[in-house]
Amino acid sequence: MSWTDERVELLKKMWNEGHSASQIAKELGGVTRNAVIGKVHRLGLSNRNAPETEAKAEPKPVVTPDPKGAIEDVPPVQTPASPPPSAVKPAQPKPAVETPVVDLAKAKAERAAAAGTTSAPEEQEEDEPEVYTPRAIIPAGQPLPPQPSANEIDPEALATVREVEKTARKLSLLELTERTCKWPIGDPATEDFWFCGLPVKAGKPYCEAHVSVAFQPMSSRRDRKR
DNA sequence: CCCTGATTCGC
DNA sequence: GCGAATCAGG
Repeated sequence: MSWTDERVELLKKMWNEGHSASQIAKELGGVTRNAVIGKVHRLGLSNRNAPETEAKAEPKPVVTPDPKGAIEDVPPVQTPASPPPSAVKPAQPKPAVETPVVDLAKAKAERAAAAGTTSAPEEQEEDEPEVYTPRAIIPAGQPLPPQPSANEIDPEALATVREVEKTARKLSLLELTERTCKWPIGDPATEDFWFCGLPVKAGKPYCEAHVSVAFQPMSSRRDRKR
């Protein structure tokens, strides 16, 4: 493949829209992210038309010339201290989901009942031999994350999910990628919170198990008993 | 490990 | 001009 005008244009567009080099390469096809990056540089738009997120190198400290004395060091130097006006999104407070409380006991029972169908729980946490683990106690405060309500999903799927969650990678928000399951587990208000992180089902934001509880056909959702 | 962009350098 | 290999970083 070569850099036709069309391709270059798409490259420019995507790059300026903030897509990563690999994403662009994927979109274009026939090229690697290296090729994209190389082209980006040759086109001289490595700066990605982003006004500025954080000035790192101070262009000119504008230090007083100091007429006579030797200017050995330009010590303190105040930092730019530029308040990023653009960044920061107000963190949408979710519409206070209620009823998220999952009946763990019930789930457990169901899991037991469904035993045999699911994989054998042979996993064993390798870390934390037997250390004193001061698990943060959930302060029964704000609404829990949108955990599936036990009585709203297929018991079988639920059981599977509970099982799968045992092997979750427990990733932090920053560790999520396009290929990691983004299903939240635990309470965001505590340390006891992480994301599933298992490999996603192609094209979906969640792993197989979580996709099954996240996406339900309307038919099965309708008239579910409370 | 996954990923990011930056740079180098032979082609 | 091109992009694989490499580097530096998260």
